[in-house]
Amino acid sequence: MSTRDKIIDASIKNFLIFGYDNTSLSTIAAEVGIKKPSIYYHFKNKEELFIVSVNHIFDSLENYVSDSIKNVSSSYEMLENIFLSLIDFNKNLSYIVGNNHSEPVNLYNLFHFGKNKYVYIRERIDKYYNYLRSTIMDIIKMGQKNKEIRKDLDKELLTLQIISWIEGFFALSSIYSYFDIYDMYQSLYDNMWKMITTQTKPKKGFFNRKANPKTISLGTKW
Amino acid sequence: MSTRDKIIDASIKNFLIFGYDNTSLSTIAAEVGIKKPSIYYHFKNKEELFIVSVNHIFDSLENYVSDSIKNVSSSYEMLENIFLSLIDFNKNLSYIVGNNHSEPVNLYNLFHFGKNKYVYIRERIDKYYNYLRSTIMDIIKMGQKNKEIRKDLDKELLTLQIISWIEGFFALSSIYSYFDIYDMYQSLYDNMWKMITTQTKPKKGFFNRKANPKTISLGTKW
DNA sequence: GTCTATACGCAGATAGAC
DNA sequence: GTCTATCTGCGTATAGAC
Repeated sequence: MSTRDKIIDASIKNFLIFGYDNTSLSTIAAEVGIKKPSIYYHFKNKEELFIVSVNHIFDSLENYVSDSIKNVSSSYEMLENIFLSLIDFNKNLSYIVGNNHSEPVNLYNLFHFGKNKYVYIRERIDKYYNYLRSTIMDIIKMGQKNKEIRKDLDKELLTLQIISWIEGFFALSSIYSYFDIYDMYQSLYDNMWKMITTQTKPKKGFFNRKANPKTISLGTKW
Repeated sequence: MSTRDKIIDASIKNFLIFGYDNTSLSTIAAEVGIKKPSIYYHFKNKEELFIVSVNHIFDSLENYVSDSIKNVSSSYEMLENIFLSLIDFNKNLSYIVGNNHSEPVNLYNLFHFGKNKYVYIRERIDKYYNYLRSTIMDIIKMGQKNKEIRKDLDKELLTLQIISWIEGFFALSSIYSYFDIYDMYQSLYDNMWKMITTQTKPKKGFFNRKANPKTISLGTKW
């Protein structure tokens, strides 16, 4: 692993734990095992380091989602797998930052900060949600065609709603002590499916879960 | 308006715009029209100022919600009014921070930061969500009794889901450029109601909206 | 209650040796 | 590529006069 990559890894970890402002280059350098000025050989400044870090997170996030729906075909399973892939991703981040999966990591805050500070990150965020939106919309279209999903719900709106819901689960889970998405995701998904499906009982598919979150790296570029 | 109150107002504004770390006491003092050391006469330190500010926001938030359901009776209207009261609240904050309602303010980030830093704020957040949860649960119970709301959805779970959804709408709206909760709230609510109701067409109630967000103060304690 | 003056620390960043 | 030494700026906070 190159020094550059080590710096990026340590940066991601620190940005996630402390946020941009409370992350200091001295700490990152110490974790990598170098001195602060050496960082400046690899990166122009803190801002560049931040942008590179956030970009890596997004690349990895998109990989998680697209991998999750490769080997399933029903809309029920695809939506569930997307949901699960996001949970896995967050669990992995929790593991990386060392909070033992106890609660989702503060991804949203980092994105929001980045969005307001750098146009490039705003665009990267939009690209990610555009991807998620078109992916989920295709699943819904398919589900409506197969009569798995209710046709009286507008597909554009339903897509945005599903994305919002999932974001909301993570958000609430990270601020409200009595709500734990890791405990409840199965009932949350079942309940959601009940609302959007035409079937009285969904046909429960059997599919492979990713085995052990701890062993999964953050993405191809890592 | 006392100097102390002016300081609190300016603090809330700055914390919302810049976050805790990037808010400087010099700026707050300048906006109030005093010098930095004078702040220390009214507050022990920056932390105390932060806690007081966040607490004011929560008191105000709870007032908005509880006021919104005072004069309506159906579960359809009550849920809609809660949703609308949160939108109004966020619009008012947007107005205060001066972004012209263009997007929701960064409330969630501030809460998350505060929660991790101070036990007191964690408890205050939990108290708020406990209040919201019990309020919405009562509405759902009533709706299920009146046959307005589906009985095959678990009321505990549905309550947490509705809260998550609303949080998610605000979250997504503040990071994804193509999603605007202020534009879409009516369709979002209609679609949500379609999913949780037993009726094919909801009886649309007529109720008073708060007239002009710009004229509403942030709460009784302000 | 509010001020001027100031202490102190730590951040990001650069110069230049090796 | 990495280091030591150092610059510069801004933050919170305090002392003490008025």
